[in-house]
Amino acid sequence: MPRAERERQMMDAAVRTFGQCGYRAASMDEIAELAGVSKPLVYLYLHSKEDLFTACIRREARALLTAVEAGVDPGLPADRRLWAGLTAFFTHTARHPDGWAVLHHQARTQGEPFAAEATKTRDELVAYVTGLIGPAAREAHGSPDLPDRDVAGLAQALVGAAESLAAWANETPGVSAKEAAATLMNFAWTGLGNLMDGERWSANALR
Amino acid sequence: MPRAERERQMMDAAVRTFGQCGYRAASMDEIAELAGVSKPLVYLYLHSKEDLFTACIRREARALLTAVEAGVDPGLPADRRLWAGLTAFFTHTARHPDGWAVLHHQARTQGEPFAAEATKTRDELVAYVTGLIGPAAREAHGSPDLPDRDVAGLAQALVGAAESLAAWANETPGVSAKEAAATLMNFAWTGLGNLMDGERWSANALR
Amino acid sequence: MPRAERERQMMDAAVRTFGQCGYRAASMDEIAELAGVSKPLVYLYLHSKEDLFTACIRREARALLTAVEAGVDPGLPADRRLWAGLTAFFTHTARHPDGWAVLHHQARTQGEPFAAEATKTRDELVAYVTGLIGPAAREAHGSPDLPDRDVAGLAQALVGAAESLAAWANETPGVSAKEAAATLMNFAWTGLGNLMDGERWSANALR
Amino acid sequence: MPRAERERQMMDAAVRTFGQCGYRAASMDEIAELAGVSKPLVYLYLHSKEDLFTACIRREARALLTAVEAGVDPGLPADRRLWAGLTAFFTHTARHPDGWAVLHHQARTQGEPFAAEATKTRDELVAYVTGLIGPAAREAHGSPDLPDRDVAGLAQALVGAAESLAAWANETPGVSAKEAAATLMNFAWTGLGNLMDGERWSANALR
DNA sequence: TATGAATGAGGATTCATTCAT
DNA sequence: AATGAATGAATCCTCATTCAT
Repeated sequence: MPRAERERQMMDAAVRTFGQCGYRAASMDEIAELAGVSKPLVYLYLHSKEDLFTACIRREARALLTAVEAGVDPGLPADRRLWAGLTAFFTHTARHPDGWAVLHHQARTQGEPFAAEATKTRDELVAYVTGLIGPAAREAHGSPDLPDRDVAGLAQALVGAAESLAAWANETPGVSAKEAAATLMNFAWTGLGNLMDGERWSANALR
Repeated sequence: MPRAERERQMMDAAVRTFGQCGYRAASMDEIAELAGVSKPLVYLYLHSKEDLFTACIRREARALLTAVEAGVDPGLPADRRLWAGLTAFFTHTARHPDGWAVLHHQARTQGEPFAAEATKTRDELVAYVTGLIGPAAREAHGSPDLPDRDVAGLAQALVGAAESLAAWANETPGVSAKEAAATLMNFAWTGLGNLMDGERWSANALR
Repeated sequence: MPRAERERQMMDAAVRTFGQCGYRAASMDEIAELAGVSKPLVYLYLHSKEDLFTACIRREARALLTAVEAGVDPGLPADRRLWAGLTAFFTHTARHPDGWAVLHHQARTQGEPFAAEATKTRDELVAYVTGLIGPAAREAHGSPDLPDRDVAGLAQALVGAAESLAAWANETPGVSAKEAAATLMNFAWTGLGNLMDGERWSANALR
Repeated sequence: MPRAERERQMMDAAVRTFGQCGYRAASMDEIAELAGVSKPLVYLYLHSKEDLFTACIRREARALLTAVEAGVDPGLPADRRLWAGLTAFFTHTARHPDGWAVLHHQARTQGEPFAAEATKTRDELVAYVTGLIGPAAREAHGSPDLPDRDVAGLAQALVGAAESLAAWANETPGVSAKEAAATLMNFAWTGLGNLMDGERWSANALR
């Protein structure tokens, strides 16, 4: 069997095991067995547990980002792009729960160097979302008065909400990717829309 | 030294260690040393690593929920209550980053029985938030036409966004609890406000 | 509470625990708890686990030997003396299963110095039995031609059979001490050979 | 080195260690060192201390039963069969004192599940002996009036006596297997009663 | 007389990793 | 390309024992 194929098998097994057990609890024995190969072969191809985990994070990160980007037609208006991106996101995470668990749960809880790797992916997502909603807001108004930092915070919140909803959608039977995306659009877009129209909730307004 | 105090010391050390290293990577040796006691004493008082971790989760969960509830004056209107709750939440998580890590990151990635414990806390939070935003929305309209499931989804998304922002606020220097709360209010309340007014973003509206 | 009484309580607890768990598996914690006292008190009175176990062996050995001797009237003929001794033996072991377990099972399997202590008891029993059957045989014949070594072997076998039957009688419901003694008399006194020829030793024949 | 051979080495070391120290006092370290391997290898092949001990009990039980059965020619008359069986028994226990200690002493004092395993062996032995002496007695008389329970008790006593004599023979220098067997035959076959009347069972009388 | 607090030492078990083939 | 054999190092946990009171 050619090396590339074998490597894929091993990574599949690793993602599944890491996703379900976590980095420390997963054992190389388990992974090798699930992959149907001997342990020395895993080491021959993937060098160490650390390397293997890193490779898993990278592969799943790439797959997620690719899926989101592939789901979005750059020619569409901002809200439809966001809708498409969210749908792609929820669809992918629903289809690859172990990969998503590796990225979202496991990588972030193992300290450096893994958390950094996961953060990189998240930052790419946030940047992508910022690119979606930031310019849109400004273009829509011709006004650049929405500070970058606010946009960054909003993108963070949006991505965070999306991550959280992904878990919710995966765990709640009968919640489809589309439904999760719609929930988030309801939540985010009406808010964003008004934000773009100049509305701003303010603690001061309370008094 | 009296037992109660020693136990507190041990739990502090445990929360710190579990929060930074994760359940598996944390070693009882490390915890005992950080607590300034011998390992057998840790076992005498807290029985096992599993029990210790569970005790940490419970203590931190109780502390967080208490902090949020204490920060909210039930006599205020809904938006101010939400604002107060979010501020209390971000303040607490900023002050107890290890406790928050235990709850949010570590407990949820260790499978049962820990995930269940963390989920319980989260569910309490979500229920609390649902209690804040659900009735408010209906009262505001005199109309009970906002389905429970939508409210649940919104509360999920809101808590998820808050959790995500907590990490962002902790990691980004210069972002205060108040600022994080404001960002989320901007994001959430304007959206919710409009939602309460009957607006609803819809994929169908796109065409 | 006076010291002697406390010591007895502790030894009772120790015999029970050692008898049921064995020397190594029994823990001082368990013994102290069963005795209803704190561990330091056990150490104050009985010094160490080793000392405690030795004390148990000695106490139970003395009790068994005393019971057997007390059951035998030295004025009777040999077969009746043997019958009485066996009955006393089986009665005592049935009444004190934990003490018997300590002597027969636990002490002998812990290597020196405990095995030696148990062997001493056994040797006293064998000597006692030798004293019962050896002279009797010679007197019966007026002939001293039964070598000492043979008698010793026979006494060994008899004691071994008795020990073995004690376990059997304890474990088999409905087997009384008398029945066990009768079985052994059948076996030992009459001999299988004669048994096959229809002879049967009987307790009733004694009167 | 092939696995089978390594396993045998480990079991040899384990039988020796368990036989001399007992189950609890024996340490896996000690066993591994005596076997000349590292501890993880012991675990890889034999899984746990419990499994290892059970495997030892089973191996030694099988060896003993096989030795006894191999020593008996089924075509011989009952007394010669008993003599042969006893000789084989004492020869085997003398040659494998540690195996015998594991079976007779250690396994029986460790509670379930080990005691059950040892009891199984003992029951097989008792059944075998019952098969030797029971039918013989009845055939010799043409009368089936010897109750089963009596035969069972006799077989118990005989096996118990044999077990006890095995220890005696092992510990007393100059007592051979044949001598131990002869003592027991004297005791069992002829009976003390007849022995006192001058009868003596003798191996030479067989021819 | 009696104990709450505390520990040094040791034991079972697991795991990432390598070597010889 | 692939593996059976093997281990150093660490981890969880227990226990006999003591000290200050």
